[in-house]
Order: sequence, then C-alpha cells, then structure tokens
Amino acid sequence: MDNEQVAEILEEIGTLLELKGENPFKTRAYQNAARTIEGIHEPLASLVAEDRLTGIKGLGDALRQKITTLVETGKLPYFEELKASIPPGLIEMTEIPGLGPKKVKALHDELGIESIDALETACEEDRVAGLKGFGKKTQQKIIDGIEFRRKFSGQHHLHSAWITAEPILESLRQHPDVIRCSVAGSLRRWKETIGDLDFIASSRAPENVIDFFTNQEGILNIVAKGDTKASVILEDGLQADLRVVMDKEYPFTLAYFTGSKEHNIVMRQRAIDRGLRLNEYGLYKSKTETHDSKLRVKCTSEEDIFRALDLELIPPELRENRGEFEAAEKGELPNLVEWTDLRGSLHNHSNWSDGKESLEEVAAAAYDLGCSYWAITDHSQSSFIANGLDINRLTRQINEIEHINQLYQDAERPYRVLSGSEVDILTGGRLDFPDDILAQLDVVVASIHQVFSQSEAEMTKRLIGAAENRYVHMLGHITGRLLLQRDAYKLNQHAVIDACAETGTWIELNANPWRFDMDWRLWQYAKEKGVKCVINTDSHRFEHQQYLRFGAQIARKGWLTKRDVINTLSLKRLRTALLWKRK
DNA sequence: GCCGTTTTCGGCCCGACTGTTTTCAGTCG
Repeated sequence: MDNEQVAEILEEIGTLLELKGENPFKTRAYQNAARTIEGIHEPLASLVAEDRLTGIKGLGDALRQKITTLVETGKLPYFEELKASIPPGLIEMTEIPGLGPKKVKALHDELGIESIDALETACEEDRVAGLKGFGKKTQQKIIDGIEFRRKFSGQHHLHSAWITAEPILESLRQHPDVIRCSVAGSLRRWKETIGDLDFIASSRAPENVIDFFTNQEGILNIVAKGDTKASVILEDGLQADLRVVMDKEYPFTLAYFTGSKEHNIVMRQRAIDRGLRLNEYGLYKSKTETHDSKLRVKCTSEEDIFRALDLELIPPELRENRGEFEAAEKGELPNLVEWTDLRGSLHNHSNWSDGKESLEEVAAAAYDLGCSYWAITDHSQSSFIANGLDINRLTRQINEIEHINQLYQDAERPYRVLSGSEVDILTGGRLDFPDDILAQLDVVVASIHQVFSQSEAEMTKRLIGAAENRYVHMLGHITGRLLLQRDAYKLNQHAVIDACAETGTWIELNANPWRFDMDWRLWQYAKEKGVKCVINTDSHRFEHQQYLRFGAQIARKGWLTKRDVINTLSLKRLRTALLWKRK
C-alpha cells in the first residue's frame, strides 16, 4: 500500500470519527496525519522497514502502529470495523453544502436517514424541518444542495476557473471603491482543480463592493451576504466568495485566504513561537488581544508578513506545507520557471492524426506565438482511433516537415519544426515503431494509450521498458489520468522516475488542463533524482497552445526552475540535448 | 490521538455567517 492510499484511509477514518461524534481533536489528529503522509516523498514502505516513522511530528504511537499495519498488510482491522459501523451514505451526505458531521449524525439518529436519496425524500415530505436545530430554510437548502450536486460535480478544471475569475477580478479592480483586490484560495495557488473562487478586496466602503459583487451578471443565486463577505453561485456552477477588508488588513487577509490550510497552520505557529499572533486581520505583538491596533505589526504586503516571521516571500504556488518553510528560512526557495521562459512544445498534433490543423497552420501559429521550435508528434499506427501514422505516412510527414522548415530559413529569428512521434507503448514495454524508424525522428515521446487495466507491476514495467529505449526522449502523460473524469492507471511512479533518472529520459508535464500529468507533487522527487521536465501542450488545435501558461504554473507548483525544464533551452541547445541519449 | 522551555494533563486556530435559537450551535474556510 503506497503513501497516497494510506493518506486516503487516514482521512476517511477522520471523517468516520466525526460522524460518530468523536472528540474533534482526535478527528483532526487523523486528518493531520493524512496531510503529513501526503507530504512525505519517500515510500512509506521504506520508512516502516527501517523504523523511521518515529520522530515524524504528528505521528504518535497509535498512528505509527496503524500506518505500519496498513503498509505491511494492506489492511487495518480498526478501519474495517469503523467503516462497518457507519452507513456509507453518511459520508456522501457531508458533501452537501451546509451539512456537516453533526447535522448528518442528527439526521441519521433521529430519522434513520442513510443516503442522499432518503434525505431528499425526507425533505420533500417535510420531515427534516421539525428536527431540533433544523428548520424550513435548512430543509430548502438541503434540497437545493442535492439538486446542485446533481447538476455540477463540485470541482472545476483550473483553466475554466481562471476564465470565469478573470473578468470578475477585472471588474472589481475597476470599481471606484476598491483599493486593492486579488484572487486567493486554490486558484491563486494554481491547484489542478478548483472548488470555488475566492476574491479579496480592500475598501473604505465595503458595503458598496459587496453590493456590486452580489449584483453582477451571471449569478444563479446568493448564498450569503454580510457586511464583509458574500458568497454567490455563478451560472457555470462555480461558487465565488468575496471578502472585503480595510486596506491595512489586506495583506493578512490575502495571505490567510490564499492558504493552504496546512501552510497557514505553520504560519500561525511561527507567529506564536515569536510571541506574536497571526490571523486574517493582522499580526499582533500579543498572545491574546487580537484586535488592538496599537499592537499591530506594520505590514503593507505579504512580503512584510513573511519577513516578520523570518521567512523569504513564499510564492503562492508553493504554499502547501511541502518543504517551503525550511527553504524560505534558509533563503533557498527555488527561482521558479516563468511561462515566458518556454521556447516551444515537444508534444503536439496535426491533422495527420487527430489534430485539427495542417502542418503548415500549426507551424505558423507556433511561430506567431513567438516560439523557437515546435515538434509535431502525431500518434503512431496502433492508435488507429486517433488515425495514427504507419511507417509510410510517417516517412512522408518527415519529408513534408523538412519542406516547411525551408520556408522559415530566412525568418527573422531561428525557428524550426521538429519531426517526431507520440509512439504508443504496447503491452510489455515494446514500442509501436522499430528503432530504425525512431532514429530518423527529432523527437520521440512514448505514451500509453491502450490497455489501462494491467496490474501496477505490469504498467510500471511497460513505462520502464519505454524509458530504456535509447531513442525515447521522454515519457508522455505517465499516469493517463483525466482530472475529474478518469483516475490514473495503477503505477509505481517512483520506480518510473528512478528508471528515467537511470536512462537519461525526460518526463513530460502535460499542460492539458484535463491531465497536468505527471502530478506536481512528484516533481520535487524527480528533480532530486536529476530527471528533467518537458512542459508540453499536447495541442490538438490552436487554442491549446495557450496551455503552455498553465503547464508552466503547474511546473512552478512542482518547485521547478528554468534549468529543470528542457523546453526553456534555445533551439541550438535543444538540438544538442536531443542527442544526449543517442550518443 | 498528539504534544510538551507552562511536559504526563489539558490544551489543540479561529472569525464570519446562517439559521434557529432567545443566547448559541453548526458549518465553512
């Protein structure tokens, strides 16, 4: 059982304990342990084997015992029993807005409700409103919540959240009563999926800003509206929250609501350790008084807050409590890659396979975007659904690309279309083209597109097999996940990264917002092993070229610098790099 | 369930908002 699975189980134990009405701090201990484990880069199995769980903060005797059992046996009797004692539908019920563990427990204890369907029926029959602590409004909110859940999945892809957020941010920025404003939350941290949009603004007339926000176009309904915060549901199903504060409070509010929660806990603790107190309104020279302005430490920016806690400014992308404090303390935060550092993409399609535009059109669009190179890596013959190229068509395409390159010979800046293939990794790790064909290509991306159902060992072996081929420059979208749609196939990603380190194979960061694959959480490990990243759009049409920006943001989230990313190289250096493995 | 330069018990982040309450519990972030 790997780290992620263990973390998931601990998280679920936390939720189950909440539903049982257990001590909330015990509940939190499990949830904290889940976070801690998510943040450990090394496989738990080795930590357990070498008895190195001891000393990890937040894991006491009881949790160490349980984690050991999970890692060694893949099961945990305590968890099984707990799960058996609570109807599975209750956890799902807590996902309805406004329903927490206490209310779900009451619904179960008083009315015997064990599922969302039963809850809906009970609301329709007006049985919920009479319960202690419930009422007509709560009942209606539950009905609306269930309806909403059916209509929208609750999470949204990063790029669509930005598309919704940017015009709102712009209109806030132009409002005469707004002094400063920003997005916050997971959007500002560039998480791969977004639950809701958070906006922070400073103003001397907060009521005007709140009114403006709740009266904007495209609102489905207003969830909450107070003096300093409002919450609305937008027509595309996203919830948007706005908080308005005084300008001197703004940096604190922005930092607080940017999160993450785990990051904030450490920030707060650092304040306490220095005899200070940090909350969303300020940093105070007192352990108890929270609102006395005379005791306020003056900070006009987030940078000031970090400095007051003896830290470098931590970029929002890194605020996940995954090592940023240790680095910021020593002044060793990485100089993160910028999307403008990127010179091109090495995994893209044309209408020769399943892309929309012709080679000429793709080449011209990438040139106009300012790129120095753009690889055409259409699908290989086994991907016949995607109109994959056989050897004959591939050979013709190579010639055609050479022809196109002649058109750019006298261009104002160096530019080259690179020939390539996204070659299928067949079962067993064999590739869809023989080596002598691959050798003729500038760029070879190897990806899995079929037979996802093999065991973890087989899938891992498949990818390692591809990495061992000297003509394969990089592995494409290694987990095959489609965010909010399809889970990753079973895979030992650490083993694949190790093999890439060994063979000098690069790993793609697929910038398509449905993929963002490999996951940002693994790049620190890859970087330590010396594995380079390639940020690819995997574009199938012009619009996808803009994904480079999102890909770079995810790379930043993975702590990557310009040096860690191959496609920041100039055309000349890239062409040398493409020969490294073939020497 | 975890933790300890207030150390083996008594804390554990906390403020805004809603709805149900007539003084506060539950939820959320």
